[in-house]
This record gives sequence, structure tokens and C-alpha cells, in this order.
Amino acid sequence: MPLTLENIQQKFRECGLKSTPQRTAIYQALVQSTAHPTAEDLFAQVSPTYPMLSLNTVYYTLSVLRTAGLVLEVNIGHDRARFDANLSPHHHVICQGCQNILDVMDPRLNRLASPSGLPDDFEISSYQVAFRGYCGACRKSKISMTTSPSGKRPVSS
Amino acid sequence: MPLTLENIQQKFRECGLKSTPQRTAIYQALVQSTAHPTAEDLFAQVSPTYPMLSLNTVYYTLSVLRTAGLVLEVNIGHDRARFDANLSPHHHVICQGCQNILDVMDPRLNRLASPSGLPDDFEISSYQVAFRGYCGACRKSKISMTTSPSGKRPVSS
DNA sequence: GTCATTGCAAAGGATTTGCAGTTCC
DNA sequence: GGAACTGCAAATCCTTTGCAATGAC
Repeated sequence: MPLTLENIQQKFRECGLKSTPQRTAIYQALVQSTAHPTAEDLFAQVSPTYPMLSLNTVYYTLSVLRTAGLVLEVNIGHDRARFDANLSPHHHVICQGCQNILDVMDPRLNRLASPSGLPDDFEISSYQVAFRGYCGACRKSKISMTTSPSGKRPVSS
Repeated sequence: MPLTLENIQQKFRECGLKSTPQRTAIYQALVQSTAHPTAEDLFAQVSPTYPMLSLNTVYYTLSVLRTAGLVLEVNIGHDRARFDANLSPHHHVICQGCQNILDVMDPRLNRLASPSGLPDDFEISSYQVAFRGYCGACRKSKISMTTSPSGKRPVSS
């Protein structure tokens, strides 16, 4: 189902959040994206529609939505925080070339056995698998890099 | 086997790295730790022995060792970077209370099937499972917090 | 009307960079 | 001797905080 503005506003109300244009736009942008955008990505995406929007508001909004349980922080590495509105249990694949993150919905991964070798009193509540590798495009660059006589990296941006 | 200074220095030589007292001390501290320390942790640990050591050097050394493949960056969340000299394939458990990281060596986790639903041309090269939960000590605090009439958090530091 | 939300500016913390002096090979 | 390494300081980047003005309910 497409998430209409009414859907979003109702969702906010259910969570006890005020519904403002900025907040709605930020959440909508996140819901519509599968790219696990950063705060700045969202800012760039919503900014054209709301030129007055400040990056600070994006951070604030994301922290509110995260506290309300409407979005998750998906952190790959310790660099900038990335966000995800996909709340169903899933895992991620990260391309080590372009740093893009894809969702992995494979249900087999949701049935891993508890790991052995932990202290008895450690209680596992959740887990996530992070696959790393190279997407098609980045593999091509890698190959041309490897075979290139100069050994130089292809232009990356 | 205990990693002697000679072992370390030979390792450095094999990787084409110069062997300096600071570098050796930093690497040794990391090898001897299972706590996945941050750069600052290592700085604090080595500092007493090398009072002239600068935090910058720790960062520089860690990046050199990482490039050489002698240490791995283990990033849980997007906060400060944490490092690990344990190169054998393993996974991690993170306590959401104290943020401590434990190694999980369960070999079953090293045989996960490739996930379904990926683009055909995506090549997975590795993966890591990050378990989250609460260690014994933090579970106790949680329970006492939950049952405490005031609902206040126990003093955390 | 009240309180959450917003925007702006400034602070904060982790990490990187520039550069001169030193040390290892 | 030359290149890599070190230390210090300053810069950078992402994120948070303070505060006054605005807007939702």
C-alpha cells in the first residue's frame, strides 16, 4: 500500500507525535527510500520542497521517530548514521565499493540458533547479519582496476 | 602462544612495516585484549609506558595496521571505532547495557547459506553476525530498574 | 494557551591533516 | 641518507545542545 499523508499523520498521532509538514516529509522520504539514507541525504531530498528546513530538524526528527519506534538506525561501520523505515526483521548487504546497503529479507536468516560459548547469563534479544561484498557495477570497476596495467583506481566520483 | 616482542617485530617486517616501540606497544596491547578497545582505550593503556605517545600516533598506527591486514575495525553502531587483532573468522555479541563486545567463535555461524533475493551480479565475500542483548550484570540492573517503584535508572557511573 | 517543534548558531567529540623534527633501516 | 614514523596543533566532519520564535493541538 502506498503510504498516504493521512496514513502518516495517523501513525504520528498513534505515537503521540505532533504532525508537522517537515516531519511528515522527512518520514515519507524515508519510507519511500530503500537506500538507507543519512540525515544529510534526507535533508537534500526534502530541502527543495521545504527550503526553510534545517539539517538540525532532520536530526531532531529522526531521533524522535527512532524513539517512537517508527524508524531504525542502521549503522554499517562507524561513519555517519543511516536510517531505515523498514521495521520488519531483515538483514543487510553492504557493497564495499559504493557503500550502498541493500535489504536481505531471506527468512532463513531469522532462525539462527543461539550462539554457543556465551556466558550463561547473557541474554540475546536480537541479531543482525551484515553481508559484505561487491555489487555488479563495483565488481566491474574492480576487475578493470586489477587488469589495468597502471594499477590505478578508476575515477571514483 | 604468547606473542613475544620478536614475534611482533617479525610480523611487522613481513608486512613491510617499520618497527618502533610505540607501534609495537600498541599492537601488543591490542593483541592481548579481548575487549575491542577504542583508539583512546589503547592510548590510555600504552600511555603510562610511553608518556610521550600521542593519540594521533595511535590513530595513525591503527590505520597502518589495518591497511596491512593485522587488525580489523569492529564497528558496532556508528560511534567510536573499535579494533580487534583477532583475525580468525568470528562474530560478536554486544551488550546493550554496557556496550561491551564479546567474541563468538561458534563454527556453525561460519556456514550460513548465501542469502536469497540479491541481484545476480552481487558477490558476497564475507559476513558478520552481530548479536545484541544484555549481559548478566546489565540484566540485573535492568530488572532492578524495572521493579524499582520510582522507575529511576540506577546510577550508571 | 501551552508545549512540542523549528531554525539558527555555537559547542562537542572523534578522527584526519599539515608540518617539522626524529627515528628506523 | 631517505623514507617512514612521531608529536603537536589546527582543521574537519557529523551530531548534539542552547535558545528564542513559531506552530500544532
